[in-house]
Amino acid sequence: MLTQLQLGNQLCFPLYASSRLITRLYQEYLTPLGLTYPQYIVMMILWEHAPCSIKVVGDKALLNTNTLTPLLKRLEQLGYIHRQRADSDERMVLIHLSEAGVVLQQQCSEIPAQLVTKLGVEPAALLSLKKLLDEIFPALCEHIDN
Amino acid sequence: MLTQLQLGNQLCFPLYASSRLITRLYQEYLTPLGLTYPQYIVMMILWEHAPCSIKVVGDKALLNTNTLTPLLKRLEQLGYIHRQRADSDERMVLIHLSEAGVVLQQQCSEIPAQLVTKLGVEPAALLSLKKLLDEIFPALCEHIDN
DNA sequence: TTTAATTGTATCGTGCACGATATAATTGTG
DNA sequence: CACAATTATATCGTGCACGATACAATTAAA
Repeated sequence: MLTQLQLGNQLCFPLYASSRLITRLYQEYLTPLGLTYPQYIVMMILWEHAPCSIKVVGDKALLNTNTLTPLLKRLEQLGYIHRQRADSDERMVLIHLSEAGVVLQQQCSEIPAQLVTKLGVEPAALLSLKKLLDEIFPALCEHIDN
Repeated sequence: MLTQLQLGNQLCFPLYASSRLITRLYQEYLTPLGLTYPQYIVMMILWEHAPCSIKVVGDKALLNTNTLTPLLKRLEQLGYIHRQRADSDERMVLIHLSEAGVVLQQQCSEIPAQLVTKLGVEPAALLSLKKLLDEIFPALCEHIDN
């Protein structure tokens, strides 16, 4: 038996599985708003930076246009954003928040806290987890060449 | 501005993004073997537990049959496994490793170590990350009702 | 100032994830 | 023994992810 290939000895698996499980937990709060988890991530970026180009959204979310273009079209259909070619540079599509998109931020404001409560893990553990991930994150980002 | 909805203050985003970036890093080593990352996860389970039912694989990988059935069919087409209805209980499909599947384990044996090197993060940091995730994992699992 | 390189977005194809549903085999109960 | 409940797997539909490719708008260079 190759111990280095046992699932229990891998970092990668708990990371992959935790990410999926957290996404599922979020879904419970997001589905009533018509949102998926990646859409929620994108909305968080837009609440902070809209109006901004798809490129900027992609840089923040680490997602390419082959994911973002259809995702943003769905957000537009939901009425949370609208898309508009920039006058200054017609290559760019600027994403604007609609009024519903602004209201949505209020509707989402309690989700993170509710999730922590529901999860029932000490906030301290979650904070150390975030600190560790933030520490490792830059190294991970160095290996992407978008 | 709702600070609780700023991406930088979220735990969920670095978790989601790290998981995807790690997957991408693995892909570099897996593509030459014809594997995707989820297929690699499943192969790790099979190296440890084959022959076993799809149910068992699903329990270990936290994946349902709607993901596993097609994934396992692809692994079979690749020649790494074969599927066989159990005689004792014809509801079950037993997954067996093929010879190529056994050889594959040797071919994958150095990947985890290579990845850590390539990543260039102190192994200690990765170890604490794994410890923390393992700590939080049970709480996450309580919220799934497969 | 043509032309080449770059940039921002879109499209295509494949493979997950996952909710919902279906179905056949087995088990449990009256 | 019937027959309802459970179990294991499969299928369908939608929405990510992401490699590969295409293309039009802009910029740089000869």
